[in-house]
Parts: sequence; C-alpha cells; structure tokens
Amino acid sequence: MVAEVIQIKDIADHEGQEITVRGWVYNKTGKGRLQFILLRDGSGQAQCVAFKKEMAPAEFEIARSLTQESSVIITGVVRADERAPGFPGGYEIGIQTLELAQMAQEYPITPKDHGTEFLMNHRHLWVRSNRQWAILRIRATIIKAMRDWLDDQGFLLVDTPIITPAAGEETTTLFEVDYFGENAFLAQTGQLYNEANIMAFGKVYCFGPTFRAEKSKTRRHLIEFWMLEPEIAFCSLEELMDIEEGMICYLVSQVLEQRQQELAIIERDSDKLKAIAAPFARISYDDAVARLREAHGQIDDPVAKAEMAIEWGEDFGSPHETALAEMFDKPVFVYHYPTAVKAFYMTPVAGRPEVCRSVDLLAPEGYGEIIGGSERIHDEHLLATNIDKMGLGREAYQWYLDLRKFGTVPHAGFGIGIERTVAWICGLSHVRETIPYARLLNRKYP
RNA sequence: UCCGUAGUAGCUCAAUUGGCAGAGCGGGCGGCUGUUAACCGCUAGGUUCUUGGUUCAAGUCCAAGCUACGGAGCCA
Repeated sequence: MVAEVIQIKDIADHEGQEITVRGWVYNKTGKGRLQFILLRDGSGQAQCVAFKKEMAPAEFEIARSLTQESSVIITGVVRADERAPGFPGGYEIGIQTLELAQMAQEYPITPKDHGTEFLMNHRHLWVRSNRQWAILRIRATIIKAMRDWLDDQGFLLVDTPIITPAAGEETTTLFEVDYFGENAFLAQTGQLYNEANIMAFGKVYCFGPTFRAEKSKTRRHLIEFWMLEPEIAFCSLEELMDIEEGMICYLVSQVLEQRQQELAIIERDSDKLKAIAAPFARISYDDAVARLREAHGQIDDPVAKAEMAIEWGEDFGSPHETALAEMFDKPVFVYHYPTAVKAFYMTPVAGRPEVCRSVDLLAPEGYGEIIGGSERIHDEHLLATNIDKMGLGREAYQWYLDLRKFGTVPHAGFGIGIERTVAWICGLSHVRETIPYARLLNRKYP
C-alpha cells in the first residue's frame, strides 16, 4: 500500500498514520546511528528522524550523508513530540523509507550570518530561507485581503495596460520602450485608465507592476513595484479616506488572523498591529506643517534640525513623514497638500486653489507614505489647462479629456504600494525583502 | 547625483597601528541513540577589490578607479 502524500502544514491531522512527505533538507543534525533531518516542503517544516535499526542500511547511509537542500521523498509514521522543531512543529516523522531525488551540491547559504549583497546575489536560493518564506507568505495574504475587501465592497477588477503612450505623472521617470519604431512607456500608474473604467463599472481597481526610472537609492524605493489602485465614481475625499481606512484595517486583521506563525518567525511585535483600528487621525497639510515646525523647534542636533526644517508649500521629505507618523500609533491621513507639489489631475479646494483635494496615508513606526490619493479634476477646461501647463502634450491625453465630455462626475481614487505596506506590516528595514525579486537602482539580477 | 562607511578563504569576520595570512561556519574523513545554528578529533581551502606609488619590507600608508552598504533628494 502506498502512503498518502501530505503537506507538512497538515501534519497534526495525521498523528499515528503512515504518510509521505516530499521536500528539501533545511538542516540536519547527526548523532551517529540517529539522524535528525529538518525537512521543508513549501507548506511548512517537520523533523524527520532516521534510526539506523529501523531502516534499510543503504537508505540510512543516504540519510546520514544528506547535504543541505538535498531533495528527498520520505515515508514514515507521524508522532507527537514536544521536542520536535518545525512549522507548525510539535510533530515528527519516524522514517521508514527514504528516496533521494538529488544530493545537493555545496549550498552557499549556510545557517550562519550573511551580508546583504551576498544574499541578494543568491535571491533565487534565499527565498527558501525561513524569514523570506514567512515574509512572502504575508505579502500574499496582504494582497488577497485587499482584493477580497474590495470585491466584497462591490469593486470590479479591471486590468490596465503596462505599455502606455503617455506619462501618468512626470515625464522624467519613465522607462522607454521601442514600439515598432515609435516611443512608448512602461506604466507608472493605471489611474488614468481607471478613470475611464469607473464610467463603465462605477467602482474599479487595478493591480499590477509599475515602473519608475528614478535614480533613488533608499530603503523604500524599487524600480519595479506593485500597486493596487481603486477608483470610485461619485466619491469625495472624505469618502475616499473611509475606504482606505476600511481596507487597511481589514488587511491587518487578516494578517493577524492567518499569519501568526509567520509573524513569529520574523519576530514582528504583533501588539503594534493589534492597535490598528478605525478611526485614523485626519490632519490637514497646514496642521502637519505646524506640528513639524513645533517639532523642529525642540531639536538640538544641528543636522537633524536642518532636516526637519520646513516652509509652507514644500513637500514632505522622509524625515518629515517619519516625524509626523511617530506622533500617532496608528496610520494618519494628511490631506489638502499644496497644489504645486501634486499631480496635474488633482482638484483644487474651492475658494483656496493653492491647496488640492489630495490625501496621503502615513504608516506608523516611521514607514512613511503607503497610500496617495485624491479627488480628480472632472472639469474639462481646467484639466486641459493643467495638461498644457505641465507641457505634457494634449494629443496623448485626448481620450482622457474625452472622459470629461460624456457624463463627467466627481470622482476619487488612490494607489497603495504593496511593498511599503508589506515592509510596515512585517516591520522590515528595507523593501528589498518584500518582493520576490527586487529591481533596484544597481540590481536586476537574478 | 551628493555625503559617510567598508572591501582579507565559499560565507561572517580577525590580523599588535608597516614586520611569517588566521578563527568560526560551510566542504571532506572519522566518532557519537534525542539533536534544536548539536558536539568532539583530523583535513583541504588565499590574485588580501583593481591599477599605480612610497618603503629594506604594504592586508595595513598615499592617489585614482570599481563595487557594496547606510543616509539625503524624488516618490507609492
């Protein structure tokens, strides 16, 4: 009789049964006639115990000589044992038969410490490590939670193109591609297409990679990153904040509910996440500047003081966002930014055109902006004027202006950066570990 | 692009401030019936980032370059 192949995550359901697991040797401890093999199968990790007297001599010899990351198929009996490490742990497999798929060559990533450059050069192997495994599983849960929440709220997923004829925001940070002899660009945002799609579907979102050729080298920037962008017809800035708040609270609750094990692996303080609940504070840009100027006055260190300086009208730098976020233990909305520092499509505030109906959401613990959103201009004339002012070229935006001719309505939307959100939820110091294969200023390998 | 720090064995790091290149991990061989990054013994493994310079002598000092890391700007 052939034993049932199980996933290690379900090991507790098979106590006392003979089962088969298939996977890779994460670590091994030898004690002569007793060998402990820590096996991972993608779903979890379990300790498999080889006793010489319980196995065929040739198979025990294989078990004894297994190298890190060798691939094997193991059949044995599941038993509970408090000493057994693994995920979920607490159960181990007494090996009866062992079949070798491949004896791995000397594996470069050892259980000891490694440097960032070395690990990034071996990212294709690094994703097997516990910590990376946990982070990427949390990432998947975050994406699923966002999409589930939007789907349940009546949003429709509508995909937007990656190759586009025009800039989404600024013309300096685009990747150019040759489109059969003509210029085209990799998408920076799906927003403009979302604005067309809401007139067909009411509430939509797009989810996909976006590309920015910015020469920025920081812990929160990627050249290729993933963004989820909802857009809603007949929506005000205040209603937009309600949507962002609801979605964030839901995704945090889902991570806490479904990924306790992974949060423990990366040693994330989940109390900080448990505090995330509506309502989030909502402060105006004016108020934020006032708070920052007050903070600036209390700093003694001249370098830090210079970084914290701000004049009304300037956009926030990284130190400003961090300082603002640290004033709250939950995410905080900052709304009504100066029109001059924001994109051309944002609606000016009535009676005060120097500020616009925009809102950023700053994550706590110094993670900074994770969401940017706004009410979009729905007046054709004003939008056309802004496009001209930015020197963007009216021709490429003709279809976008069309939207303001045929049943235009007040509308709003936002974009949430997946990697920054994952970095915050996981408490990571750099976004490079939040995406399987990071594209950075000086890295496109592997 | 600017500022700062670093580059030595496959990996993580030492090397008395200019005087014989060394540990742990990983690899190989051997031992061990409850290990948790096991432990014990033996063993192999080096273009000290590159180029040039100073010196009797350079991993160490000087110059230029390359690469990485940390920070700033820009942004999600």
